[in-house]
Amino acid sequence: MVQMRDNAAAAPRPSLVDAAYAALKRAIRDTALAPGYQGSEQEIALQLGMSRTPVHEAVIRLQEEGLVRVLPRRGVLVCALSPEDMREIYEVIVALESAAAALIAAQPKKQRKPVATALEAVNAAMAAALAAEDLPAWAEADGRFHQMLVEGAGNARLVRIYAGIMDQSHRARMLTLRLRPRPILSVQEHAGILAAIRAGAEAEALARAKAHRQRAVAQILPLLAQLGMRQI
Amino acid sequence: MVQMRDNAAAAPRPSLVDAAYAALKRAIRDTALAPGYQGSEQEIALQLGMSRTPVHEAVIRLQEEGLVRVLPRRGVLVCALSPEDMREIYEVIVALESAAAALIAAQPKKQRKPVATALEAVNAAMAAALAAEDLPAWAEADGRFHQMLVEGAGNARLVRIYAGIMDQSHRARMLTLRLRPRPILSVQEHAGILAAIRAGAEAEALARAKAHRQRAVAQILPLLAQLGMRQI
DNA sequence: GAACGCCATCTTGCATGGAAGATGGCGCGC
DNA sequence: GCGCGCCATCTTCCATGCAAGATGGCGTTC
Repeated sequence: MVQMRDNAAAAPRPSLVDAAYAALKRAIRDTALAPGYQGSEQEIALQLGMSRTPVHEAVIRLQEEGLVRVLPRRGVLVCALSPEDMREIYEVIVALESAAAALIAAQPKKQRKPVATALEAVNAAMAAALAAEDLPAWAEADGRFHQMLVEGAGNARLVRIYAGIMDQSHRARMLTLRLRPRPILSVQEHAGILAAIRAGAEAEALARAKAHRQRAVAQILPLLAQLGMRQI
Repeated sequence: MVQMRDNAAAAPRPSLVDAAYAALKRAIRDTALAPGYQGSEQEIALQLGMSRTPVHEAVIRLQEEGLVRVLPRRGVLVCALSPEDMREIYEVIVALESAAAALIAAQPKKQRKPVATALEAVNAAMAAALAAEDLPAWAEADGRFHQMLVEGAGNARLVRIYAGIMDQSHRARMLTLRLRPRPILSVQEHAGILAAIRAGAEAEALARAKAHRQRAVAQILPLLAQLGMRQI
């Protein structure tokens, strides 16, 4: 018996549940379903061309992730985020990213070196985008940097949790993207994190990653409050 | 309109899905459904006295939390944990707890003081249990200490994520409880964390909480490996 | 005119039936 | 005796039907 080693969802046979899940998640992220939107599963099912069952199950998964709430016998509600929610979310992001940076720095040199190299390439792309005043490209590269940082820790659960919390905050990040002052410091701070990682300085990598995110958060939270929007 | 302020699940009308979810979770935690167990939803439904639908939806939630996997057209599998999984889980626990300790220490004194006081009471209970050689009571108090530490950060999402990861590792913790050397250092280390919290020393609280858990992990992981069990 | 209460309608919760697919045993061929 | 292939069985996936409950409008009453 060759055992085939699980082969990680070898046959991702298209399941309607997965399709509904992906479609709904995308719609929520892109605010095609705006926060505060409330609709019935029947309605969604009709729009997706399937029956209520797969929609219902997809909604359960989304509820588990905190993106929607299902109000018994009243419909599905797309969760809005209050400034308080954003504080919570960013605290978790800070915790996860700084932990990831520390984990990478604690790895043996042979493991952490390629990670640092890859991250430096992304950071260079950020600098280039900044020089070209290409804000979307900068944001994409910045997101990729942080994503790769977490992935570099080699902890699938950490990555999964991080993905969940980033999903929740996606809308707010998109909203504040164009409002923030030009993110000049990011590239330098990223470089600082990378230097600590290269040096294997675990505590310093943690502190730098933490400070980096906290500074960004300190810029964004007032912006959100200033926007006068209590719900995102 | 009085608005009623959501009243947090005012009518927790008993749902069969919730019942199935709770029963399954409990069964998995207590290893009534041993890791590696594989059964059909029909079978579980019969045992719980309900139809397949609520079981199916409960299983989806459990899968989302990583406790089970549903193999398409083959049944529900209770996830076993490899030593590698345990490493991942403990890395996440370390990250969350140390972040929580830092968050508490960063709170204004009026907020963090009662938290520290409550934690000290629990720590005293641990010391008493240790003196009485009451290992179960010690474990209960220790678990409560860490739980309260995370709750003290005042971040519902952090608490939720923590609960999820603790659920995953519950079985392994129970398994190693009686195998560890007498946990003499715990009380001292807890006191150190609390001192840092009282002093508002954010970085120190983080470092101490991290070191505390890492030391415990360093004891447990070899034990699990030593037990010769590759799957828990 | 205002407020109460009833009822039609719409919602999810749950059960059940049919369909597609994977598994494992059994029989056949060599 | 050994190995291959077929088929019965079992499993989840999805659609649909029914029931309980919540909502909001409308009519009635004061």
